[in-house]
Amino acid sequence: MTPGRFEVVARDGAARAGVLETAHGAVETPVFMPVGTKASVKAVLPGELSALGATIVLGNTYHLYFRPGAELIGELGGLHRFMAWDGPILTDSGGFQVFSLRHTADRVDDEGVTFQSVYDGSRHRFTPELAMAVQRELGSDIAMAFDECTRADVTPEQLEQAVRRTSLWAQRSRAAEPAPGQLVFGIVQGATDMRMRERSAGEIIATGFDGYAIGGLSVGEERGAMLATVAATTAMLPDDRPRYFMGIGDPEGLLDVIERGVDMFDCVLPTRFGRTGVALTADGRINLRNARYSRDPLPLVEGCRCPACGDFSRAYIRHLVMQDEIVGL
RNA sequence: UCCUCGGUAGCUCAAUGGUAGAGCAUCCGGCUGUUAACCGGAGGGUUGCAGGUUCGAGUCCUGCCCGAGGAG
Repeated sequence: MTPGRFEVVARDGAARAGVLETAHGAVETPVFMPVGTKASVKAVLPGELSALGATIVLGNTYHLYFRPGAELIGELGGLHRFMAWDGPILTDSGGFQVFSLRHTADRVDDEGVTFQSVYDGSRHRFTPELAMAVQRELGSDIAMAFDECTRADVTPEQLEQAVRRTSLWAQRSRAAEPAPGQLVFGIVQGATDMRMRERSAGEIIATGFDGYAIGGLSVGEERGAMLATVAATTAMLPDDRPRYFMGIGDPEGLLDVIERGVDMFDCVLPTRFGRTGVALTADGRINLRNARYSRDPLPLVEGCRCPACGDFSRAYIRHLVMQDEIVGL
């Protein structure tokens, strides 16, 4: 096993199938990565994840830094042992929290971001150096560079600044010493602005990473613009390195980005839908909270033999969801 | 039998005599590198019943019904 080795084994247009080697095993791509922000894919045990076909999961630097703390996880043998997941783990750098928790960020400058912790309000300075040090301590197989993710309605000035900063932070992230065998991925920003994408991709590629992520999409922009941006951006990225679209999880979207040359993707959508009573089927979404399913004896998908469809009726699962029964999650 | 307290949305409860509200439940919607077992919206009332006082009563007065507690 040579961490970082990536082999493309088949192609169809821009789409490709490949194998990425990591310190905790090889991952076949295209691959969907379930999100386990706080060292747990919500309501799913590691063994269940494997049974579902998951081969690599996410953890989050920002959240694990605060709770329970990277040092504590390091003391207990690292993130893999801590969460009892032997396979590959990718940790997000906390860059997304610059966007999703922007109301708690009271200062963003070239040096880093000052957050007020969502856990206790205390102030903390996040820098590329800290994000990489935390990921090193966690011992993930793939660490993400610290970036600045912009919102969909970003102004041209703000976008330019975020792209510039993301490149600056990418260099500092790359300069940090990773954990043994740990890969580091760079992130391309630029929203749906092709010229900004081009500039960002050029600068991130020049810095040199084990893989390249496309960030700043699936944040509320129009679908057509998002797909055009993905197609254009993957074409700018090295053919021999894995490409990761950050934050897409609806079934149609996955096929759309695979078709445009993306190898990896992650999303909270499936686990969140699962917890809030929405089921994904080949015929579309089923909202089990709707009263029309209260007496429905059918499984979610007829003929499906997965644990949910094989044993339970829509009426029963609806009941569990409506009554907040733990197993419903 | 008497005394006290109470009866308001499906439930638990608010409302100086001045447009009857909230939480939960119900119904519907949303969710894309998780502050998310979360968030948003909507529907829902002869204020126990019958009278009275008042410009105006959920609120004050009288009677009755129902419930809880106490006394005997």
